[in-house]
Amino acid sequence: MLTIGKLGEAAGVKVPTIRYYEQIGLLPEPERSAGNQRLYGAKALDRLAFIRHARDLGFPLEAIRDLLSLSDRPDQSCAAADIIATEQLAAVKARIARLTALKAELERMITQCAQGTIANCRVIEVLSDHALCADDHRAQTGSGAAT
Amino acid sequence: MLTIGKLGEAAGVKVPTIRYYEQIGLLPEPERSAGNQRLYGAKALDRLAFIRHARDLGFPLEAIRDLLSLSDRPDQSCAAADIIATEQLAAVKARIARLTALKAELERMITQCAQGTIANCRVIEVLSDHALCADDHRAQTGSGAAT
DNA sequence: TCTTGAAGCTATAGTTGCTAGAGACATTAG
DNA sequence: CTAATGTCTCTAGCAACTATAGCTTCAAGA
Repeated sequence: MLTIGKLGEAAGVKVPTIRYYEQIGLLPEPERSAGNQRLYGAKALDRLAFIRHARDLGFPLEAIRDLLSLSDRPDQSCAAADIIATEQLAAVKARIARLTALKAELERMITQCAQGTIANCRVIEVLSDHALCADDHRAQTGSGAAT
Repeated sequence: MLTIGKLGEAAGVKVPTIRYYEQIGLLPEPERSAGNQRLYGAKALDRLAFIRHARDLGFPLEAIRDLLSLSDRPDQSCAAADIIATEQLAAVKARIARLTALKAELERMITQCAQGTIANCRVIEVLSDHALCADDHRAQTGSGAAT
């Protein structure tokens, strides 16, 4: 049995975060010791590691909640999990594309910036010019979406 | 002169967001019409476009604030802007690596998930297994850091 | 056995970057 | 002139935590 601190250490999650996950129902309420302290088993560690990794990879908590609910009922079809994964894949691809473009811009900025003053440096210029950006944001003006 | 709505439309930013940026000091207080409505010129549009793009690219508002303060004093050395850009470049590279790993996992999940039930699907498994992940989070267990 | 310091408990409030609503005034198209 | 839209301020809410306060429990050493 692990205390909350040990669990957090093992999964790479901070203690208050674990309590937060419990509070919002992502983790079940664990056993308690005689002195009212939380005690976790191996299952809890798996579940927390799952959450941690999914978070790292950009899944919002709601998607994680869905995935966990699927894993809690493993007799169901995989289709639902597949849909979630597919949606996330699209988001991930888009993010990679964006970031790759940014990387190029930043590298260019840094190279051009190497000497001289801001007056002849393009850092700001590059970032205020619509023409130089991936500009996929033109399309999605209305929605926050993405996350 | 643009009203706040037109400005938002031109820059791809929602109206309340513009007011929020003004509130936190990223945008200067604009002129007002006789009826107290905000009126913006071309400069404001540039500045807002800059913020929008930098946000799109993952710069936190504080970094943007720094960059803007630099652009407000263009006679200075470019070194400071360079440092900010270099820091961001490192962060961007790390994110790309993470996301690329995720992409591989998701693709694998989806392929394996194509038929069958969750019982023989690895969606959950893949994400709870430490061995299969990029595991850079093992190292940074203690600190939020990383910006 | 006692004690001391770390770790745990609950509860509340703060963070970032917005977004949404209420209720009132301004502007503009017909 | 009127009606519809846009804008104004202000407050509250969202996700996903993080930090603080003030207390209790636990493990280990003297």
